[in-house]
Amino acid sequence: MLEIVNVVGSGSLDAEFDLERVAADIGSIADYDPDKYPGMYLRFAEDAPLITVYRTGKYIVTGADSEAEAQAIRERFLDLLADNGMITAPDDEWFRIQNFVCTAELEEPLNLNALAIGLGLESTEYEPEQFPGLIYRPTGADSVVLLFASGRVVITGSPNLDEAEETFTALQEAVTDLLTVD
DNA sequence: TAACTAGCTTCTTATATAACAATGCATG
DNA sequence: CATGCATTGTTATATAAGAAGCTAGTTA
Repeated sequence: MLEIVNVVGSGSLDAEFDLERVAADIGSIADYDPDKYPGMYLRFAEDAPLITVYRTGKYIVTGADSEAEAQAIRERFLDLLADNGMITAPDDEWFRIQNFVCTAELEEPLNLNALAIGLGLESTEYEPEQFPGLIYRPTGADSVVLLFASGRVVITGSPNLDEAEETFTALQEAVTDLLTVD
């Protein structure tokens, strides 16, 4: 079973922003420091997802734990802009989820050295002195998997939930096969 | 020398290691 | 009161994606 821990989405508004002015108008929920980074950060509450807004009208939502939450934050953001007269047509834009980050549990300890060979050295990277997880890039998938000795797994880079689920299912089967072989 | 490309910055999130800093508590 | 050990806390390491803007390097 997958648990979504982070959702990243991006959209584009048909408008140019003077971020200095926008940040001043919006107030304390906005954080803009162009010397540090060209984007303006916007967070509705302390633990709420982060919206990064750019001069060009493009924006990113990060830190949501479901697609619905990302969409809800996006709508709240558009309402805020509309209420302040910063945009006129809140609907003529696209918004798409770009990355789902999920965690899952294989429910048994993993021998990462054996798994690096079993899954294929050409599609895995395992350097425990650099990072304790094994990095697995299944061929033909956008998703990248991080496997840990505890049996916990992180699946990231998935453009949709179906792919994340398929990646995990395929991984479960591959791991099961490898365990029954030896 | 200009134009282009590639790589880095910022942020989010789980995962797990080591290395370090800072503090708590006990013993001499 | 000082020293030693333990615990807690922070940072680094790595992964993906979006974005703008800067720098460094290559090429014509």
